[in-house]
Amino acid sequence: MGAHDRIAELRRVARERFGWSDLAAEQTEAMGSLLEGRDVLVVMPTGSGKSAIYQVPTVMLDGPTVVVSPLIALQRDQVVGLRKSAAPDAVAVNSAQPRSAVDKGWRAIRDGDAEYLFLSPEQLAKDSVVERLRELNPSLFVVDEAHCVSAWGHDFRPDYLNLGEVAERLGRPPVLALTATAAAPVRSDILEHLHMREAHVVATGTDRPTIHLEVRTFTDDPAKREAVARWTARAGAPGILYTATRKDAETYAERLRQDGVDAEAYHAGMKAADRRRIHDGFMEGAPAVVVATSAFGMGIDKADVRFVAHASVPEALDSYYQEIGRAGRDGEPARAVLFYRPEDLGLQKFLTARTLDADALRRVMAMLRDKDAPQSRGRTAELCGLSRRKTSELLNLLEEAGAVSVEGRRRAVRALPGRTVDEATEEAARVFERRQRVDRSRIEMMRGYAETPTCRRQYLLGYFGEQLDAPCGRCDVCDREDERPGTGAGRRDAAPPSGRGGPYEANDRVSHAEWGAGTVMRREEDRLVVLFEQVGYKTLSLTAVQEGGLLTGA
DNA sequence: CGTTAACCGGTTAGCCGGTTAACGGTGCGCTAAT
Repeated sequence: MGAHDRIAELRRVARERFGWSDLAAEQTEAMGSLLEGRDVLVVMPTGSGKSAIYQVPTVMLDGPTVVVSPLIALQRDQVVGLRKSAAPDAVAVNSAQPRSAVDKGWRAIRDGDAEYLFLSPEQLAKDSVVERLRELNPSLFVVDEAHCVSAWGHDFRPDYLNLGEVAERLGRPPVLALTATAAAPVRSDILEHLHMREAHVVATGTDRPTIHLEVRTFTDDPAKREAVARWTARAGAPGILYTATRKDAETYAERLRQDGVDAEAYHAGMKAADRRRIHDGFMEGAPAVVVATSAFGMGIDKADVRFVAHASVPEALDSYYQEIGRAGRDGEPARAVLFYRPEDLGLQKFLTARTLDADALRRVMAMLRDKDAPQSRGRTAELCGLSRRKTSELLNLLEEAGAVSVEGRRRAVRALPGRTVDEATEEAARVFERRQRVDRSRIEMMRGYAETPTCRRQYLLGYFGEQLDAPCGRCDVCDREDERPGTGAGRRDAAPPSGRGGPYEANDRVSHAEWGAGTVMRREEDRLVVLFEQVGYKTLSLTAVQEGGLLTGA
């Protein structure tokens, strides 16, 4: 079948089975690559039809599609959505369902009564699940919300990092990774850990032009709290107020209720039933305002959210953009306001700080060196007296350090020859430290956004590797420029500071004597933001770079 | 990293200033008690 016929066929299936009268060029491009057997990474805003990219080709391929989804609630919604349509049925396999429902789901997939199987990464960490799946010859391996690989895989949910191995054990069907936003380090994490090969990257612009960006800066904590409460009470609902702690979510919600706002708190410490009630209620319009920690987010596809405010900075622009991206999906104007106090970054430093248990790392490595035969992950945990999760985390580090390999159909772990236990643990510790440095630099980029004297949208998009050639005119910095007679328009018409023609441009590869190799992310009039592989994001003075010869082309 | 509540010593107040310890986010899957 030629490319033209294939697209016609995709359109026909989309229309007849899903009721979609049209497909965007990016969608058919990604679908076409999958049908050719290629891996595809899709970066497209929520609401632009990412799910369609695997749903339609599945109908044209033999064998079920495996979809890795991070939350059980999300799996449930997706299954319900597919059951309502004329498309093939879907099932989910997870711990929230009774055993009988799980068995029924497996049967439906085996008999071809269902074509989509939704699972968490933790399910795929079980040999029995992978074996069962392998016998069904899946035709696609999809990782939804793929930024979770990078955001959660390294510590919180280590099974995310083993999905690449899982895909191989399943006979290596084409891998599709889907996410709404992914900065450069997140993309490379996804490509690396999902073992994607020569992946076709389909990315539409991440900009959401109708969201107005604003930062309000405070030095005094009580003053900031008062301002947050007052602003939120007067802002046009529906809206979301994000807080850094559960306690803050509760206290702000209580304060807003006293001020007559229909507000509810939401965080992971609440009962599941309450969380669901508030989640569903917000979708329907009551409560009008949810005051939440980062637990509130994925799966909220509500069109008319008018504001997303942050009572405190999150740990990176990645999360910030995910969170404000929940505003204004109907295309109508919406606001993103960050209430910023530099001291609040301290909490984020604490929350992202990890300590490496060097002793446990050494024990794992020494044990593997002692064994002739590869060991399963479970057995490794047992022999070293560690939890399965911690063992996974340490093995992931050792694997990235090239000290262990994973092999065989059971994917057992084996120490690679040629290195002493000391050398291996030191290398793994270096991998760990590099990640810590990059995480800290991401916090600094968050600070940079809050403190930038230039257009916020240019800064934000630059972080995601996109150039906006002129100031946006829809952020607080641009608003202030406009208020100064004679400067506003002139500034915007001026030559773009990040434009072509200078010595350094976005995506240029450079090298620094101390920090090593990196990529230019963004150029301002007098500053350069470079993402270094070993130390993360650094902002350099362009003058110093040029006069001091700090960078060389790489 | 920064905030807060609890504590302590000094003198002998129903207190003040200083030190210290505790706390802070995201979900899966499983088990045990009801």
